[in-house]
Amino acid sequence: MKEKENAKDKLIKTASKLFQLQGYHGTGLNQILKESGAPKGSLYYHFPGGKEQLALESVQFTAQSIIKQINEGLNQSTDPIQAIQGFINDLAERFTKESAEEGIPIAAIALETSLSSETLRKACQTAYGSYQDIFSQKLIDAGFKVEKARELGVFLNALIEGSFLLSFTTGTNQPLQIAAEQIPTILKGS
Amino acid sequence: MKEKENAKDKLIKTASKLFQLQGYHGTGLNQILKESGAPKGSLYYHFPGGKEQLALESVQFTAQSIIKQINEGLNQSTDPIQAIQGFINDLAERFTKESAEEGIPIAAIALETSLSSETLRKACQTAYGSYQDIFSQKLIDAGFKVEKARELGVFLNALIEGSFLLSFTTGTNQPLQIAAEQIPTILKGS
DNA sequence: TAATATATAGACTAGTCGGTTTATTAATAG
DNA sequence: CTATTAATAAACCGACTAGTCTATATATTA
Repeated sequence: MKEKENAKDKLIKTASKLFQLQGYHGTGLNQILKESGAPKGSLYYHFPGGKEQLALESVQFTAQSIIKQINEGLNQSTDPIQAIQGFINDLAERFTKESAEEGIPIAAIALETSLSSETLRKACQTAYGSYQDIFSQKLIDAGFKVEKARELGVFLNALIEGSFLLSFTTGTNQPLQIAAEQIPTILKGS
Repeated sequence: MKEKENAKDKLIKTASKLFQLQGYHGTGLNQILKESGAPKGSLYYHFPGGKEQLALESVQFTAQSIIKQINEGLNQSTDPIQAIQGFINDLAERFTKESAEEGIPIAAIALETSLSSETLRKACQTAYGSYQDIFSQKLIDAGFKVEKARELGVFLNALIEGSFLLSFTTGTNQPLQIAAEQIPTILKGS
């Protein structure tokens, strides 16, 4: 039952990885083509919209993967404090400068293209919204007020993205660890 | 007393703005040249290291400006909670999608170049460290334990960067507002 | 087998990239 | 007034960019 990877999927996977590591403009189509093994003709057959369409589908692909990871992480505990803290600690553990085969999921694309491509901006916005909803729902289920839970969803999303950015820039997972540490304070105080 | 702007300063200012808005790879030298009015010969006279050197000095220039802003913001109140909350609220107020003549100070460069240019990575790391130190010092002055203050400095830096990223992506200042709102909870609980 | 989508293959183009080079102008010193 | 340095000006370069094009396989279906 060998998973016969088709060219389209390979392109999306390769592009997702490279966009995360090098950003949108820092990643050329030639590099994506070379690493995925697909020829240029295939790219424009599957993605007639060119680089932007490829980036759009890459963002959506990445978002789905992250959504799954958050869901799995938060299901580790019914207590939202423990669940969220554990999730961020998992991120911290998985993070090491050396094994940095992944960048920050979609932040680079969001930063680079928000002003130049409304399509990509919206895709990133949607992705972030999805992350926030998962956190919010976990808090609502635990008895938090809906409005408060929504705010905390945004807050947690921001905190994680920022901690990731700092970890990425400094090459240590300390910022993520510190973020995890503060979770009980934040959620208990609310 | 007209400030006669020399070509070097104009280049740094223009480059800083464009790198923030479009990222490192998304900003070409030609655009920087055109918007600053300087010719190409001048660029390589003042920055023999080329684009990377220009980006390095732009990051340092931007960092100095941000450091000043944080210092001024935090001096608005002796109470660290009020001071920091006020600072973030100021950021939120200043932020509007329309008047988005500025991007996120150095985040785009940090994300795009951390893996490809150790020079730029370190410059961003240094900048972030400076921000954190200001927050930490404010907390230490107010009686926080040194170790705790340091952690909170990193935490606040991460929170602000992440909130900025979300505000930038969504086009509203709501994420920054939410961050400001949570400051008392975070600092009182520590 | 013939006809028809589906997908691959890669040469090719026009334009832009960062960077180099040479020439010229402006400012300053002797 | 001349010699020297500081700075500007822009033509030019090879490499690379995203994207187009035509040709060729490879399935699928009749």
